[in-house]
Amino acid sequence: MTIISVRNRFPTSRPRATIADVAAAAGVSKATVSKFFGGKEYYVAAGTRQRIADAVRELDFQPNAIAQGLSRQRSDTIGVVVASVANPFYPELIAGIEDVIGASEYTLLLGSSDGQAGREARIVRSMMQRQVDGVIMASVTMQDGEVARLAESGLSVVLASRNLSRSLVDTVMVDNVGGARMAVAHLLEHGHRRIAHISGPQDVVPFRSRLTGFVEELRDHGVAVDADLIVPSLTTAAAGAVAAERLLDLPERPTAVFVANDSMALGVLEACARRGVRIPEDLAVVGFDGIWVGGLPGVRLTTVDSKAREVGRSAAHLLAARIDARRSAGAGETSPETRVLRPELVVRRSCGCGAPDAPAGSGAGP
Amino acid sequence: MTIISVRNRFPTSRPRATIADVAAAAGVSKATVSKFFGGKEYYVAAGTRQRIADAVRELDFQPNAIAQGLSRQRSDTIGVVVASVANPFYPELIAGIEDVIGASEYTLLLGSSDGQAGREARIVRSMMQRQVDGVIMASVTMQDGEVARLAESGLSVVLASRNLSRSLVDTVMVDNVGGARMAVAHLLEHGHRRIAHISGPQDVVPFRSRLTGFVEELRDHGVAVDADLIVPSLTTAAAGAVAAERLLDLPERPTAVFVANDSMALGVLEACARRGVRIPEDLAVVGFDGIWVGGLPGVRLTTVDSKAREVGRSAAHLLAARIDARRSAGAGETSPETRVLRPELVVRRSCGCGAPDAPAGSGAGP
DNA sequence: GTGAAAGCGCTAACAA
DNA sequence: TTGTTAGCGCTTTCAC
Repeated sequence: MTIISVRNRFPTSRPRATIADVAAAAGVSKATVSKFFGGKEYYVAAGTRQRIADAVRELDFQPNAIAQGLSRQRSDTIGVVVASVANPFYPELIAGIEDVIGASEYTLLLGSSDGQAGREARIVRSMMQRQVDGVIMASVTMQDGEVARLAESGLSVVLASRNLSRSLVDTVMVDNVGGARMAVAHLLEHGHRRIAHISGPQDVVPFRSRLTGFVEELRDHGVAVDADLIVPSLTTAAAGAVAAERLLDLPERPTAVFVANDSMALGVLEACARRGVRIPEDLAVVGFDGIWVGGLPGVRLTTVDSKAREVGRSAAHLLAARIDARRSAGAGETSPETRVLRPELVVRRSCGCGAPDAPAGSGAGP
Repeated sequence: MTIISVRNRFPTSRPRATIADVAAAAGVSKATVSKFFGGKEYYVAAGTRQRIADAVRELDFQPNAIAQGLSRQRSDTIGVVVASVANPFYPELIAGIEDVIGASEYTLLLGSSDGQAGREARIVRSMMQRQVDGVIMASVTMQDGEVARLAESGLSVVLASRNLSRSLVDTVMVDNVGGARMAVAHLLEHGHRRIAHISGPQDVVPFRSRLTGFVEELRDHGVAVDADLIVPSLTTAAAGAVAAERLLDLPERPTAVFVANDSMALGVLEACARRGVRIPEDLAVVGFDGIWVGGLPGVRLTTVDSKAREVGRSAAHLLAARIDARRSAGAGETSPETRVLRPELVVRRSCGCGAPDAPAGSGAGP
């Protein structure tokens, strides 16, 4: 690390102007200035308004959101908890949230939990202390009870993409069982009978559901479920690769594998590449999530799209509605709502389909 | 979108406990409770401390960070502005920031600017109003002057990965000219002479630098620079694909291309896949950034690693130091510091090297 | 060791 | 239409 260059100096800056400064400069009271900003400009005379506007510009006044928040008992901030921004699934979810929240006056407070219940709790607590108006949890590793307690404490909580075993708080997600069944059904259609499953952490409900779907679909087709072919894994690509090796080392290899998320599936591809196992000839692979990376030319991962962006949007709407309701209707009784979106099978090459070279996904920004 | 399920009801929750409640419950004054939390536990007697601790637990008291902030004149929050979380480059940068900030008491306020100067300004303003203690801008599309004014206004600002044409504020980045030269030099070594460049938006300094490096390296090797082979592009994969088509449509095609960032490079691969242009036989490709996706089995993009994570870490350290300095030393004079990291050429397959199938990158989380 | 009191910057009745 | 007066919940002298 090289240190280069040294140029001009930061000037000693005067403290930020407050509403009192503006009031003084405009020759009015603080209350009037406050009204000026309150949107209700109707209540302040044109002349006054002009003087205030001048003073504001003159002093470069910016209302202190912290003070506003304290006084108004709201922060116009919503918290978003994800497991890891490094997994492309979450950015897509976040983009969805921003689609709807970006237009409003809310700001996002983001926290990465790394999928650890402990960090999750710490993040949420910190958000509560910061008086967020609500929270969207896209990573729930916590116990049902803890989450429920959160909601009961008066915080508006919406779970996005991950649900609890019982429906205790508002939730938006895809039908994980159904999605898994679609994946397995497709593999069965390709003629596979020895189908493995790399499953995610079983303390996370959606991963349990995907496993359930896997098992059910096989059963429904009269295919015996071989326990050796179900290998649990952490959710990272690296872990997925390890799981894949386990499978490849089996005396009787599977001919196809349904992987519980795309990150792990990428790890599987990696492991196969290392071992010279051809996809899909030697091993057909289907993932789950629909991250854009899967659509890249050399990747072409067949997957179940879990509609991250839509889930994000829907969750944001739901949360906004909850916050509004809570504010107007007082702390009335409400029942938690669960929205279940339909996932979609995205057929590409890794399953054995001779998919055309369709365009890849997004990947914006410099 | 289906609506399912309806279960128990949110209980009418009582308002959060305040420090006054705790004080009352413990039979002490608010001041004492405050001291109890102030870390200076030394000043409160063991017995008192115990009673306060009990009351806190009893009431499930959580200090209101907003009120604290107002009183202490700091928010323990730092703002991070990125262009887009969808570009894997930024998550890596953010991870670096979290590496150092996560351990501290700071919380991140995140804003996505979409690479638009207008949104950028709006985001920063909103952050200032929220009294962030400092800001890391990983997306700077703003004019030099605007950024300088920000810094002058008393806000601690650190630019990460993007610099300004003049060094007006603290900055951490890689040597973009040097990085570009490495890429081009490598292509030249492969024997290419007709090398194209897909350049990013030229109002963004690092992209200008990469173009400069491209031109300089060619010149130094006595290779004429063909203006037709330099095509500007937006930074997305889609835009990169379009730029690639332009190149492929040229009467005399280039045999290699240096792409100013990896996202665009992925677009190039996409376009080539569509047109049946083989990489690297028909067209060698080198990108810039080092996003993990480039390491995937079917991708194997040769690129210049711009050390996103390290840049993030360094920027966070620098910012923290600035904030501390500002607080203790008062608003003394300081000179902006620029840290320039050395980029690194990551040789994979797209440049024509028969690179071994090395492991892919991260991609954590479920 | 502990408490009383005066803010931090803004909003929200209620008067005027 | 504008100003007065209390707070919002916490910290911070400065006495006791």
